[in-house]
Amino acid sequence: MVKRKADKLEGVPLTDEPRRTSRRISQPVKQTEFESEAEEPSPPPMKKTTKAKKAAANKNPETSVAPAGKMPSKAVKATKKPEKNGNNPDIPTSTTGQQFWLMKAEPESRFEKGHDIKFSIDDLAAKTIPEPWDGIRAYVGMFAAAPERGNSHAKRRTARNNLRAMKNGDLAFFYHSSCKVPAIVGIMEIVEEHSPDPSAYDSSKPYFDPKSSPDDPKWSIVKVEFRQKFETPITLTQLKAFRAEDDSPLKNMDMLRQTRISVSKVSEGEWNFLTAVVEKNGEKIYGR
DNA sequence: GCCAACGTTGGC
DNA sequence: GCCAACGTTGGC
Repeated sequence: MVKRKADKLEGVPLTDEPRRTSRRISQPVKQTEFESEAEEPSPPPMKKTTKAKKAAANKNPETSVAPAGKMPSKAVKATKKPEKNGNNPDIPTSTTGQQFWLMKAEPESRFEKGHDIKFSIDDLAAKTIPEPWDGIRAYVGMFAAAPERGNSHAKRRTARNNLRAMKNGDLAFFYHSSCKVPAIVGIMEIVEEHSPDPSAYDSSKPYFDPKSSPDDPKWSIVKVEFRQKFETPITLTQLKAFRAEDDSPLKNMDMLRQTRISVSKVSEGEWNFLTAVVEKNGEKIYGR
């Protein structure tokens, strides 16, 4: 499953302090053990009216690297401790602690519960505030679906658990899935670590989950910002061809081994290999 | 539209 | 806690 964009949360006011501005109802927030590090739930979604703004910002989607003003992320890069999370213990994290990820979204229209979940790299590029990566749900989140079943499930690599392992400053490939040319199309940066996913609480939303509530959130979001769109995407076909080569750095790439996971880890070696492919096309890579 | 892979459920 | 059956994903 991929990022679900049916929820328009982008109207949420952007403040540097974690969202606690205008919660509609002062619900007591009981964090689950999984959410204990998370901040309070986001304020309720506010409807977005910035189609025009989006179009304007989108007029140059070929821009290969984010504007200079956006480049210095507020994220701190070098101070993270190594991830001890079990989501992929066989893949070492980099020496700086920075991690790499791959997140899928569907760039072509598809409707769920009457909402178009389409979300492309251009849609992300048009955002002016950090974008909540929401709608990560079951089928890739057994841990959340059945935490009471004990910890035999806890070590599974799930999209949600990967979301929760993300740190500010981590970079992620943006992957277009369920479309004509599935491909890695760009880079985004994690700018806000996980917090409860409010799109689970609203029964009119496609990602409503009756088991999740503000008192007991089951699902998480992170927030991301656009960093780069590749002029030449790396297609799934290429990924598979690379993997087939002898001693390929992509031999164990999560997203190729476990195609159904919507948020997967990318090792440092995989990241370096793939960004080098893009560099060979003459493109600069964000963060280099 | 097909179907392989694998997450999820529920019986035991 | 195991595991078979079911459901979904996602590429083709």
